[in-house]
Amino acid sequence: MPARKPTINDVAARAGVSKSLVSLAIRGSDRVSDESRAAILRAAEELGYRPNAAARSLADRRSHTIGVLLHDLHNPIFAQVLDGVQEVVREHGFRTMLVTGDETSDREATEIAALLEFQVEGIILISHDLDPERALRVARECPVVTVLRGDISGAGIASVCSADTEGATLATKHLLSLGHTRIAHISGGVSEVARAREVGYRQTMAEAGLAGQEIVLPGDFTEAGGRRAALRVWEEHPDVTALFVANDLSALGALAATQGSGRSVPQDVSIIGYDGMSLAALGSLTLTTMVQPLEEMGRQAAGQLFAKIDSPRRRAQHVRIPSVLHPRGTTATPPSAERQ
Amino acid sequence: MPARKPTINDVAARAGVSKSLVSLAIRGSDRVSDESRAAILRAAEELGYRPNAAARSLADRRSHTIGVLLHDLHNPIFAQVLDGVQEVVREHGFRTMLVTGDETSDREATEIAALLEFQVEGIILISHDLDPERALRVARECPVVTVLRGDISGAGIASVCSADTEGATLATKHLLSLGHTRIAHISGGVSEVARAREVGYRQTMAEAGLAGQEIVLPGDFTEAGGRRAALRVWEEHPDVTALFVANDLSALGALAATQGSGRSVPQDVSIIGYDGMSLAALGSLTLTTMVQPLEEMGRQAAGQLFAKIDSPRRRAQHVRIPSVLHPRGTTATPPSAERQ
DNA sequence: GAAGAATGTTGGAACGCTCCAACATGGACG
DNA sequence: CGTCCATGTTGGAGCGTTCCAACATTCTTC
Repeated sequence: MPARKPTINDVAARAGVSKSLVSLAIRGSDRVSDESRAAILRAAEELGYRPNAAARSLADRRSHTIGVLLHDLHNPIFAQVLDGVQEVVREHGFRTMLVTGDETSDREATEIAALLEFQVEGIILISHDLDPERALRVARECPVVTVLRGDISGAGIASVCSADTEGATLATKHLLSLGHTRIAHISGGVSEVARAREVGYRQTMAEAGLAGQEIVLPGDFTEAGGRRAALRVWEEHPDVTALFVANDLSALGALAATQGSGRSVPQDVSIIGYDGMSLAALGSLTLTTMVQPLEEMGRQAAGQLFAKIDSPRRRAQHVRIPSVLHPRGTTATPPSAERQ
Repeated sequence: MPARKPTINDVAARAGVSKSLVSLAIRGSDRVSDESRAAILRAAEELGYRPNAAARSLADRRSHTIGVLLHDLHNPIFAQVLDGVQEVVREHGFRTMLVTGDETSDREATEIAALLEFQVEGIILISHDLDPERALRVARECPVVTVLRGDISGAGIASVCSADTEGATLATKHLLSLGHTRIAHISGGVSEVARAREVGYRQTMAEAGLAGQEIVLPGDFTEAGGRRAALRVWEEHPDVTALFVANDLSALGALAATQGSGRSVPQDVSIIGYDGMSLAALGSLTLTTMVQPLEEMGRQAAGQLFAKIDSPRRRAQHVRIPSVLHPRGTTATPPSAERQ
């Protein structure tokens, strides 16, 4: 006897009923007599029967699966969003199929293709920067929601993100209200989110009468990028007293570089980040940051997606969630040397 | 016309060939004339055809998919292992299906069941503590390799992990060689890995003539756990000068708590962790730790898995990879107050 | 006690693909 | 000029499920 996996037919034979009844019993239908059900479940148990998801989704024409593309597993904030997503997906009796994108947008395309071939019923794209054209092409094949990607609803795709410009405004105002005026910004590159945060910084500086005194250094949302950019700040603008960094991961890098340059935080330099990453409270210094409700954003995204799945004609919505300032250990009034 | 997804038959009709030929062409067979191939690919393109993975794996009886269970997405070390796994899996032309376990071992069981129903051809379990019985049950249904789980090969399951006891020995010796004698260990709980590391600590202390002076506080591999345990150390054993913490995440928590208690690191207290987590270099203080080659471990695990898939009769192997001491900013000689 | 409803149960037809045996077609070869 | 081989191509069977119409059987109801 070959070690073939038992099928529904094997179970049916052993339980002495038809395969149809087995199918019903396995799925918990109440149209099955207690007697049959018991016999079927016992037979299934004894044979070690396990439904074949491929056959099921083929016959059913439903995969009951949501695809999730996670841009980068290394930034813990994506994991937090995922938690929220999974919670809602499970509530709906669906499962998630997780793939990770990467530096190379080529691989990202491959991974998305894999999701589509699996007939996922919807896709959630969790990524800071995502080619809108690609997103659009995907959206033609199945419902899509983007998270942390900024507003993409113009293209007919639902999206969930934080109110980045407003958040950046609050962050900058926090520094201003502490008395800082020489405030540099380490940006997150050219993604829409990064730009929105930069805009908030620039606008607020201008409104505070500091037009022309903005200092923006290019970063890339990575820890190493934050480190490099901070080094450049201290080289080129040693009189800066505060740093608004585009995200927490970079802010941690900037923090390290700043302390490495002999400055103490927050006595000499204040640093504020953005994201609300759970590890930002590491060390004795906990990072002051703009906290986004990441799990909630994940939940919202999944909610949007199911709404779209249930009524495909639905208009794409863009959900913006405010971020909240969490003043912690890395911001303080500027050193007394600081002059108005 | 319904928006039904095009199938291989639609492509065949449009290209004026049989579905069999389309199947061959799509899979890149060389038994198809250039002419037919061109017509088929054009038709597929025009229709937006996408192969149905469910149908394919049903007909093929192969899913070309490896399942990966990641215990906890929040500890970045798992992401590092995953990188290595994915690299090898892709090389083999397979794809990975990623699911995340959780606190609740119930959900973990559900997720594993989902993988099996998808007919994955092998499973990699990345988790510190994993019910061996469960692993065993899974292993009866498909090839399994565990990573970071300690040696489980006795049960006929391949496993890859670091030489934990030896690593812990090196870590403890590092502290001893700096001159510390009052060294406490914050453990990782009851998992095999945690125990192996604890054993290394205890043995080394004993060998150093410090039998009876071991101090072990229970932790749980989380940051919060490290924090709590460190607080207890300072309360109950204020004269301790060095902490060997069972993993980096906990070590970061312990570091925070230690600094919070008014002690400075490494002047008053040395701290060494274990794992080699990429974020351990945060802040100006970079954590001294035992670095495991996490990506390499992922690669090895995937390699083992494919070996097992290719020849199922293969004996389960246990691969142990040595960890390497990376002395960084959190360890130093004990304060001069320290007496022999 | 016959008609109708409720309750269980069944076989066959899909689902979209791959595999296989079989079939054309057209040279090459003796 | 028939045979053999290489090259393309094809329809049908089968993968393990779900769905559906149809069928038994038992229970109501007048």
